Amino acid sequence: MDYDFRAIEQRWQKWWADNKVYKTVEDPSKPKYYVLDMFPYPSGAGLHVGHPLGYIASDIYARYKRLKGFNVLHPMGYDAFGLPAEQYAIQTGQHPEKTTAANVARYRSQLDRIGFSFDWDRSFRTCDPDYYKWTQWAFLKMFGSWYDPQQDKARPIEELIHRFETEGYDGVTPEEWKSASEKEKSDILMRYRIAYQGETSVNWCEGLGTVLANDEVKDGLSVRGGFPVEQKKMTQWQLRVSAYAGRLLESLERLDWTDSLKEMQRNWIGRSEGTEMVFDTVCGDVHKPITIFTTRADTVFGVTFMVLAPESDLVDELTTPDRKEAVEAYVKEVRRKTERERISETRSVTGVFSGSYGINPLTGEKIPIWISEYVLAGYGTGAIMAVPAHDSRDYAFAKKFGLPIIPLIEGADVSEHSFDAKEGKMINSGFLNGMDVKDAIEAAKDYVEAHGLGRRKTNYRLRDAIFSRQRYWGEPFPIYYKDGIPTPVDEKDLPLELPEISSFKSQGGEAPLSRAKDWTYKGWPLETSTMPGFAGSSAYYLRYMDPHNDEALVSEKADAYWRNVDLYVGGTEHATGHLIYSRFWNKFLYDLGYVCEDEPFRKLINQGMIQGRSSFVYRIVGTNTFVSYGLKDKYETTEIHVDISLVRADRLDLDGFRAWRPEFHDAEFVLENGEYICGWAVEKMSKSMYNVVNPDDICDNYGADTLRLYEMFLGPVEQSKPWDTKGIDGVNRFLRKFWRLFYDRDKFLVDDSVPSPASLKSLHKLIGKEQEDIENFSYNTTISAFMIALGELSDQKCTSRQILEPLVVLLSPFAPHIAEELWHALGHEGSVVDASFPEYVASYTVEDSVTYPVSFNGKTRFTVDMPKAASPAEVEAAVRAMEQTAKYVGGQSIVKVIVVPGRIVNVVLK
RNA sequence: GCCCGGAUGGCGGAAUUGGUAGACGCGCUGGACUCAAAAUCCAGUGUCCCUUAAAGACGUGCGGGUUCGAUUCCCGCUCUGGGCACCA
Repeated sequence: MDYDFRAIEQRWQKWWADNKVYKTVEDPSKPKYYVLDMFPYPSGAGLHVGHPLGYIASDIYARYKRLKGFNVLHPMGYDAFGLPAEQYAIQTGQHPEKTTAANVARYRSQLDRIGFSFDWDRSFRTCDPDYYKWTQWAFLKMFGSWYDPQQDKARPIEELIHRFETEGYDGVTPEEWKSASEKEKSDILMRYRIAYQGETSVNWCEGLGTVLANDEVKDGLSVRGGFPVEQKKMTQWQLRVSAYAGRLLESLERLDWTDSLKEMQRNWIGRSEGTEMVFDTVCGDVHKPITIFTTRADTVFGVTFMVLAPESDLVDELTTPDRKEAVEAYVKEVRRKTERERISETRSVTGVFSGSYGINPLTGEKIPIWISEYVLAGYGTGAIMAVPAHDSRDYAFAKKFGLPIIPLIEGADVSEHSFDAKEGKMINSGFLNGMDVKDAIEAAKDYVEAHGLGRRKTNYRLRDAIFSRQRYWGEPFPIYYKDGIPTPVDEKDLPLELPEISSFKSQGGEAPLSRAKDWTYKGWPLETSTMPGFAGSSAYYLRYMDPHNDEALVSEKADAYWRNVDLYVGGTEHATGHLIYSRFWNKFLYDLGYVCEDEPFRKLINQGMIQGRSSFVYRIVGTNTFVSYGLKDKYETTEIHVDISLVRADRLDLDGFRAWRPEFHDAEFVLENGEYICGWAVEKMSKSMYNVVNPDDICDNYGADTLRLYEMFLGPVEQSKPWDTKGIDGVNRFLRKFWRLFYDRDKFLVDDSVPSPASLKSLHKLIGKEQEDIENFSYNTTISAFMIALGELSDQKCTSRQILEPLVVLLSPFAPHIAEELWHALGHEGSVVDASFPEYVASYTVEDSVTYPVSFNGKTRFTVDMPKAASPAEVEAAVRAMEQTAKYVGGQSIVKVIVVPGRIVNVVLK
């Protein structure tokens, strides 16, 4: 019997499913371990070979932990709401639910073939009403909460209302509160709610009738449809993520994530410590104090102008009548530009003088106030003091508009560039003169606070998340408008299910839900926008803990057992999206006591991308003749992607190519050595580049175990690498050899013989290595160790059950199908997943060596380790070499030296 | 522009973190088995010098440095992947 992977894989996949081998239940007698993959968006294209990389890595870890005695939670589901399904629906009229279901089914069958140990009983899709009920529930909780800065956590909004009623809060007195109308009260509370409605600047696309994300806009036009997009202030639902900025930053320290990912989040959160300073201003005869934010309070003496953001409310107040026309034209022009245009025109300097002046609080000097788009309304106070000598942006602006530049640091040459570095001695700066910049910053902050000119302030770049989308295929908001006041739907009425609509097309710029029949609640109109993609993925890991619970997102008991995700595996592209929102969402639920851990993902591994290897043919311009790679430089050619299924070892299948597409039907070829050689390049794996490799094909030709092994053998999980089928034979060969350790044709070779010391050594070397490597996610080296052990055991003709049985267990995380087959062949009834990881005995692996004493300065202080087989001459040479080294090192601290003849190999110092 | 990371044979990648560089696999070369092919097995495979071997020299992107000893640590570059991009 040969290694028949097709039969083996089919048999055990069915057996696992029938017996629910991977079903997980809470078991307080065992330690828990939660291994999670970032769940996929089920696109119409299906899985390619790159998708399972992370799933295989996490599956190996989950299986390993199980062998180690942990109760492992390892679920999988689908992130199923989103734009592609809806766009497809608009084009075809097919309901997104239908295409999503089809895509999910396809994904499921592809995943099943790879032999993952997912507990499918816990699976769900984010578009299932049973699930999005809890997304809506969380939103209601956020709507019903505010962020209490004193306790530094979210609290029920009732506590805030109580404060308004009794002692007053944040400038609102009890009297004002009591006399306020319902609408006014609602407006006041909106300023505090965690989920709130507020005006913000968005990419608005009139043609599509929706707000768009930055990546959906290109050159001022919508990517889909090509409609113009403008910056518009709109009232949108938002999540007060910014309230959590400090905590999101701090607890990053405690997470076992890669430094680069933490760094990305740190940059995204963007903490900066500075000072808010008040400048008096004069607009005509009117005085008005305005507040600016700066991190360089030490440079106040060099302020030569001030700048307001065009969107700032201060612009109207500080524009003098004679400048009104120019300012309005400028603001209008800026508003017309998209975010993208502003970014792409990053080097052009624009601005307009407001007509007003500010008063430098330290020098009393009068300085002009300008308006420019380089100041952002959303950060700080939307107004800055400009110090052109020491800020490159202010410098560029000053140069363009001829404003004065005063250097403040000794020796700084500001004739060509600003001097931005925070180093040097202060000059031209009054009481700061002579100080080092770093000291001057602190001194200036102290001075400003002491004289009541401002206060220290920490700002964050992290913005609140815009939470509304004018789309259909997302979670409906559980909000209705009672007399125009946003009011939460009763919790008992959740889920608020997505209504049927007749057409998914946008009409007249209205949100699709506005056309739904009876989209009302208690007779009042319901919110018509839906939630964005990240809503459903923000708490899904909690739901897996208790997926069928009707009473709660997760029961207290299940949450207390599973706590949080121990190992999370996914792509780095979610660094500043999902991974921020999820942490925010979790912290919010933690504040209200719904979950027991304040961080959702303890350890995070970012798997690399598997890129495609594209192949090219070269068509001679103006002909239908194709020239082989080596000869293409002799002609003028066009490079054309060719489907990689038509290419083997860079050689083109000519007949296949002619049959591939009609226009190549009568193609002619210029060959080299009788063959057509294709060119190649490493690119992203995608349909349009004809370089997609489907895991199903690999499973058909080599089997799932080979696929799993190969993807891991390719290199470190974190690293991106091109898919190259060339090496796959190597791991396939390994599995076939592994099989032959157990079977010689039909004869089962395993017996109860006593294992040789050499076999024990081979086995335990492998156990030690595998243990260590898996903990470090170094799977490729584990597989190497396996190949070495296999070679040794075959040479030893090992047939002992005492060796081969543990060997099967060791292989099972990597190649579960063949392991399960052999496990049963060894006479076991249950699954190999219930086996135990073999105990590592280090003494079996010690090398046979002899230790020779060596004297130095008359004392025996050192030893030399030599292989038993070493000849006296070799030992002699080693001892002499060691004495030499001892002299170099001074003899004092050497403990041991390992030497090969004439050469020092290992000096152990103490 | 700013912030991270990487660079090792023909290829993917190892190297106990300062101690025999190139494990393991692929590919290639030669051999065995075979009528033949596939499969399998055995041997060789960093570069240079050399008929060969021994021996030697060189060798981890480039240039310096520290050390008895550097792929590993320090300084200065080059190339490359990724992230951020007017955040005052």
